[in-house]
Amino acid sequence: MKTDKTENKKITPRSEDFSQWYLDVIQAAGLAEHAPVKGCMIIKPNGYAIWENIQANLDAEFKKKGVRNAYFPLLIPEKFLRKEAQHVKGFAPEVAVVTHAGGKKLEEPYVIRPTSETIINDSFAKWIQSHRDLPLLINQWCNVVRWELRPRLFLRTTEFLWQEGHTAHATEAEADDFANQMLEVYKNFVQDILAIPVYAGLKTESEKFAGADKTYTIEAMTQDGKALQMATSHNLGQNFAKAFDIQYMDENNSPQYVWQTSWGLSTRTIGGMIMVHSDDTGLILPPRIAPLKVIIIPIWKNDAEKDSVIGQAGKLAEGIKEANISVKVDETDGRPGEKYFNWERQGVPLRIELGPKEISDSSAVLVRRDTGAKETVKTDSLIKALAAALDSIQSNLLERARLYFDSNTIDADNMADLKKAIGSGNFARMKRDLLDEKEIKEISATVRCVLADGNVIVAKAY
RNA sequence: CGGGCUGUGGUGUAACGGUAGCACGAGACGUUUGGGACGUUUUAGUCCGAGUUCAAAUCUCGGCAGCCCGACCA
Repeated sequence: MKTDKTENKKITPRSEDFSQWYLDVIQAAGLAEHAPVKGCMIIKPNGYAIWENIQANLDAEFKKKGVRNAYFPLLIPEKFLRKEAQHVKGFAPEVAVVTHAGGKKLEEPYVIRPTSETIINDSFAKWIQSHRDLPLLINQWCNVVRWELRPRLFLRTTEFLWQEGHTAHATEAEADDFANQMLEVYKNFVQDILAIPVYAGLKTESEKFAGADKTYTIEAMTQDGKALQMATSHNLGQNFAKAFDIQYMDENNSPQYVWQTSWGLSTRTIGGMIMVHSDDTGLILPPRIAPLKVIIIPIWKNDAEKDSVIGQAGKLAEGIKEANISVKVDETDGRPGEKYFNWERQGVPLRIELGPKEISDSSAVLVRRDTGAKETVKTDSLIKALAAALDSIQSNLLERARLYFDSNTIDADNMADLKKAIGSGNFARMKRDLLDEKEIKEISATVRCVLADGNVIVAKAY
């Protein structure tokens, strides 16, 4: 299909210009492009398919926790936002407001949701009456709009797709535990499926979500040594419960405010995945998230060969599909080299080369996207070999990322060491009480999170 | 939001204030096909709006958008 063919432009090497490399990879892989609206992107089929896989994986995990999906409106009465003081303060500068509709000025303006705590909690106040209604566990998949000043494709777009979970619990301990459980879901997903190692920790007071008591975060490291927040989970305490009057009758028939959490993961994770795994050839996708895991390239010299090779390739593909591995045969007329090039930059984890040589030999050539390694396998053990190779690619990507992650986290004992680490594109790990916040700001770094052992991670961030 | 740079076919580029040209891509036909094929041919462009000028892709102003730095960014 024509749409499989992506832009032909050369990809700028990472060493030359990391930002340009990132943009080139996205373009070459056909993931997204700029929309005619400032800071907004068009997610193309190749990019959206990744998001669909993210959704499918996470949604299943949410459901295991008893979370149910719902949908709330895009527009939120502006006054809702004002109900929680910290919340409105945090979001006011970046909300878009609808002031006119139906040809006239609105009495009551609406904001386009930057997040949905307010409108969801307005409903929670009605839905929750009794301790029997708790816990209430709701998630929604939606878009949000934040008027960001410096957008970057996937990493920070004006409109982005995400899921936001919102829960209400009877006790503080239960809410905090749930917030931690969801962080664990994110952490496992990001590590096991996206093959990205992360630090999990607590945001500092100044970095936490506006309206939360505590914000838990997972932080990844991109190939240029910057931090990227992959997901957050908030313990909201009773801040919204009090602002929206969400009370229930407990077993003793006495009214109590609920304790709440919210948690989210966005299309930004796609940007993170690109920046962690891809190389100068283009996109690299971990097999578990890759929409297309295997591409078969048939090779022929004449029409007779073409028919036979494509026929054989089709049969192989059938068998692979039956094993539940997504696969496609590139039957287009181009030359093999052109096809290799084209599929490599789209990040397909595994390529099968199939020509007359292999057919006469009942074999196929497997080529890995991550290492470029080639292997000839017999057709009758192909499925097994594919599954093994995909597993191996998945674990190799995680291992490779973890090696980079660990070797670029430097323990610092003082601000001079910390500054040196940050300056050379590393993460710095240091005792919290040794930090000089002012100096950190001067070098444009931020405290990414406080680890369980009390150390903090400092880095430059996207 | 401040500072810098930029905006020409789908992409990348060229054109002194004076005929918008080239390459890649895309389409057609043919020859090809084990790492980015080749020939013939067709196709398509000055971001938007004002201004200066006999004449604007080019100069000026405004807008919109992009990239980089900063501030900001749960």
